[in-house]
Formats: sequence, C-alpha cells, structure tokens
Amino acid sequence: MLPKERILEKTFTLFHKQGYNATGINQIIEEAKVAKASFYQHFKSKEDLCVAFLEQRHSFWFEQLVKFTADAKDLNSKIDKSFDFLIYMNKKEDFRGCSFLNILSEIPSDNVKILSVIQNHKSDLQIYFRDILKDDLLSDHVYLLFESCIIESQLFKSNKLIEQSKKIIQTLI
Amino acid sequence: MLPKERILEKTFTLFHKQGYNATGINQIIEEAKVAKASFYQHFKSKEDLCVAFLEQRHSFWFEQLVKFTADAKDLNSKIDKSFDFLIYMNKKEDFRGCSFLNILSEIPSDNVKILSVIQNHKSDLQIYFRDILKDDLLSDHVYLLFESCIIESQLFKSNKLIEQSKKIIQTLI
DNA sequence: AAACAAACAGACAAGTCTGTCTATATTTAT
DNA sequence: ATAAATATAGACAGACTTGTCTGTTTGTTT
Repeated sequence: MLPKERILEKTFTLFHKQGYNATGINQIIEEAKVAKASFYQHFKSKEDLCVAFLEQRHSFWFEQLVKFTADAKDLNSKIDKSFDFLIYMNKKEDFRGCSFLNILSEIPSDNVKILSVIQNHKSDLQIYFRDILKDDLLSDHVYLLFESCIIESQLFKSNKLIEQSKKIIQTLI
Repeated sequence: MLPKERILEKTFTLFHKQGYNATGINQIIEEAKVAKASFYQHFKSKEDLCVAFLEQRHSFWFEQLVKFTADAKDLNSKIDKSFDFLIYMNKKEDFRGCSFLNILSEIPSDNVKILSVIQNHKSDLQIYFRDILKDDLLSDHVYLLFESCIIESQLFKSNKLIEQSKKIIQTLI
C-alpha cells in the first residue's frame, strides 16, 4: 500500500472520530507510518488534506446509502430505508454525526474552499431526495427532517428522533 | 464594570463569532483588559468558561425568542414568528448558526460536562414547541424542522429553507 | 491610618501545532 | 547498471496553546 493511500486511510478514521482540529498531522503520519516530508509531497497543507478527506467521505457515504436502500421496491420504503441508514451508521460509527457538519463548525466561516465542498455534499443529498420524490416542497421537507435526525442523534446519542421522523413521514407521503 | 463581567462580555461575542477552539484565553483577556491571574481567579479553566458562556447564551437566546414572538395572538402565528426569529438572528449574527451545535462539534464526544449543557438547551427548545402545540408528534416535527433550519441557513448562508419550512408548516397545522 | 482583598503586568513552563529542511535510503525506469 | 524519482528519519523554526507564578498596585473596609 502506497504512502498516500495509507495517509488517506488513517485520515478517514481519525478526522471522523476526533474531528479536524483535534487531529494533528503528526498523529496521522505516525499511525500511517509515513515520513513528514512524504506527507507534504502529496498534500500541500492540512487544508488540502481536509478537502481530500471530504471528497473521499462524500463518495463513501453516498455509496453506502445507495447500497443500503437498493432493495427498496417503492418510493415509500426507499425513504424509510434512508432513515434506517442513519440508525445503521449511528451504530457503526458510535453517534459521531456528520463529518461535513462537524467540520463546518470547526472552520472559520470565510474558508470558501472547504465550505463549498460541504455545500456540494449537502446539495447532492437534497437532489437525492428530489429524485426520489419528484416534488420540491416534499423533498425539501424530508431533507430537512433527515438533516436534523443526524444532528439530534449525535447530540442525544439516541435514535429516538429518527424513529419519530419515520412516523412523521408516514403521515406525509 | 467588573473584570468578571468584562470577561463574560468578550467571551460572549468571541466564542460565538470565532468558535471555541479558535478563541484563546489570551485574546479574551487582552480584549477584556483583564490580567491573566484575574481570569483564573474567576474561572478555573477554559472549559469552565465555556459552561458559563453556554449558560449565558441560553438565557440570552430564549429571552430574545420569547420577546420576538410575544405579540403573536394565535398558535399558528406563534410558530411562524419563531421561524422569523431565525431570519432575524441570521441577519443580526451573520449566519453563524447555533453556538451550542457549533461547540458540540468542537468538543471531544466524552466531554459530559459541556455536552449536558448543550442537551439541556435543546431539550428546553423541544419543550418550548411542546408547550405551544400540545402534541408530541407535531411539536417534535416542528422542532426538527426548526433545528435543520438553523443548520442549513448557516451552511448555505441563506434563509431560503426557513421560508420553505414556513410553507411546510402551513400545511401541517 | 492600617490591613486585607482584588486586580494588575508579565514572565515562564510545558506542551501543542504546522510546515521546512537536510541527509540518507530505497525503489523504479530507462 | 546508471540515473531519476520517491520514501525515509528526524531535527528544527516559529508560532501558538493553557495554566502557574511572582511581585506590584489599586481599592475597600475596618
């Protein structure tokens, strides 16, 4: 496995687990067993690594979501399974929430480079629901519930409001 | 004005504007014109200051919300005005979002002291909607929309999804 | 006026961080 | 095999962090 791959692999777990600011370059290169000079050959800065991380996380997350909801036959169960995906991820990742929203809170608000990667990710999620539901108001509605489900389950370390949202959506569609 | 008050006043703006980790004790005491030894006489650690900040922010925020929605005559306009409050705050505070959720993303997930202050704040918000709407499912529904409105307007620096939520809620009540 | 408490300035410890550098070693390609 | 690219270890700069400490000055209360 190449150094760059080892860096990205370690970054993937550490940034998500500890957050951006709490994870130092030194920890990453130590655990990835890569020299510091090698690190800076592949990534010109920590910010650069952050962008690479978010792009990787974007692909990973959507792949998992699509896979998880693949066997849903109708529109209704597709949405339902999407919320089950959150429960699945909470268990898998111990209620650490959304890397994108977490990093949003960690960067200064004028960091356009990172901000736009986060915005793109969430726009794609909005589109995901729009493609399923074919209705702007309804899909935004579901998107907003989905987003708060991520936040609230991270905050209270509980899936309670996800279950509540599933009930709510039953009354909508 | 006493040193402790000057500290809290500066902390109030700096923590909200720059975030918790990006704001150092040194900056706070310098701008508050307080000696470092004096600071540590009033607050035993930065974490201690963070709790004091969040408690102050909690009072401030709810006071503002109650005042803003005070003249709403019926249930429907009370909710509507609550969402208008978000637009008002976004303008006033330049889309910096929720201090509680921002700090949630900045602290390690095992910091129970700070976490519980954040949880209490959000529980009170949940109760706020429950008291207005007297219906668990509906109030949770509105609470979840409200929460995502805060997040999304911070992310996209736009009130668009707040307006969208107001439309959505018209169809619910 | 004397005594006590509180605030002051600012040096300092001990650690963190990102990013640069030198110099050596290993791998890959021609 | 020779040359070029890539990886290594690790010292180092320079700036930051929180928190402690000493010693001085101000203000209040008795």
